[in-house]
Amino acid sequence: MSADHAAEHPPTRLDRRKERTRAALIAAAGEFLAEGRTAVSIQQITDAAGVGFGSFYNHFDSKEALFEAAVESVLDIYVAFRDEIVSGYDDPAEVFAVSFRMTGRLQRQIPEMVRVLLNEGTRVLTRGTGLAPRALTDIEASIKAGRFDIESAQLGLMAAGGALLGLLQLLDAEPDLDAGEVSDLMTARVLRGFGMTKEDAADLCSRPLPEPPAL
Amino acid sequence: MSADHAAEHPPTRLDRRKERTRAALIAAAGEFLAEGRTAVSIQQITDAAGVGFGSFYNHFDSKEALFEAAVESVLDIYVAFRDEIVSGYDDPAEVFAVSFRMTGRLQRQIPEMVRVLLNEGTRVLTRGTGLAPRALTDIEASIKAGRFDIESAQLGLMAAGGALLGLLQLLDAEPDLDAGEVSDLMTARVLRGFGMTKEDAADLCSRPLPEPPAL
DNA sequence: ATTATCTATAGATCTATAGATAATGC
DNA sequence: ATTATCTATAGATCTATAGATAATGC
Repeated sequence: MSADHAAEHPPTRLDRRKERTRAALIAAAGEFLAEGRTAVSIQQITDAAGVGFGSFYNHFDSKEALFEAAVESVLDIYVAFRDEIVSGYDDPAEVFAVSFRMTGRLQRQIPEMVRVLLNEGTRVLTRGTGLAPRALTDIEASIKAGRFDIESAQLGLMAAGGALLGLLQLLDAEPDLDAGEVSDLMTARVLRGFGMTKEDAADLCSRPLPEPPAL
Repeated sequence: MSADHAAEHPPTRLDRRKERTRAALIAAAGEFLAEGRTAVSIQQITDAAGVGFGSFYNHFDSKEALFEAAVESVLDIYVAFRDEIVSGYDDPAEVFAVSFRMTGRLQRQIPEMVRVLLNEGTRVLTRGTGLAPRALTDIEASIKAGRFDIESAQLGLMAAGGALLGLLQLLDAEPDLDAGEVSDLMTARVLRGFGMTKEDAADLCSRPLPEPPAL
């Protein structure tokens, strides 16, 4: 995502101004998306973003294109978060477990962003970008390493991804729950579904976690 | 849902005409909802429903109210489907398994309706109506009966419900998959997550199923 | 001089209602 | 006679663009 256009100029001040406007639009769209309010007008979006109405068309062709960009943006941030936290783990099952446990905790860190994911629903699980391809790789590697005992990695992805979305939905709906505790329980349950013993799963879910990266 | 208003008149012909119009609007809204096209105009909806534009306001105050009614309608139909198929099973774990296995197969029967559920996403899991309360009851009963070994029924609901949505998403995205086979595998995986042995789960998921009720 | 932003607005679209028409009730 | 439907339309809102303004580049 860091690769720029053909000519690799260093970003000029003008570029950065343009990028600021674009980011403001995406952030505003994300807020509406988190509330499920896709029926807002472009005017309302530009007002919320604090940019002139006409600026919208410098960046996007339609409201739908903006919302799509907002979803992509959240997925990009999520992927960066994940890649950061799992660096340094070798066991693919542990990578999987750490991702899962940390994502639940992420809900308490940036609930608005997670709400965008929830709004996108199970569609995130069949997208070619974002969390799905990574999780699939982890699951496939875990099967190969003999850590998971399941028939189909793809089905495993849907099971784990669906359960993850369910966890995020629960944490969003119940602000008083202990996010760490609930996330670890859910992770253990998924790992058991993948063929681990109760003890192995519980052990893997009680190991220390990395610091959450700043966002 | 069969209880009518205060005065329990038998439905007159006028009542039925009104009901037909309402049903046509809800069906049209459902079709748009299945495609995720909530930005359509009321005019487009009434055109699709084959009713006059003004009729809309005889039944709904706003587009949002109609879409909400369309979701409720799908949930009502789903609940009727579920209640029908699980009647006659005693073991709560088997009730759970049969619901799960049949819901996956339902995707091939009425994909449009299932798409409405998918569009509603994980929100269906925290609703007070529809599948969530039933599934929660099944899970609680299964824990009490010693069939499931999990710490929290609520979390179990999110795991199972999320995995179910994931399954439906997969079946929707991959029309060539064998829905029965995949549904049974997913069900077994969830049951293992709930503490059943691989063998018990596989056994419970290979038992004969009831005929799908006509819809 | 160039580029992106902002303001203003024309035209399109959309909503909500009023009044006419058609169906049913009695 | 009553009730729900349909058609037509006024007013509101929304989109897309044109032109003016402000910021940056060279």
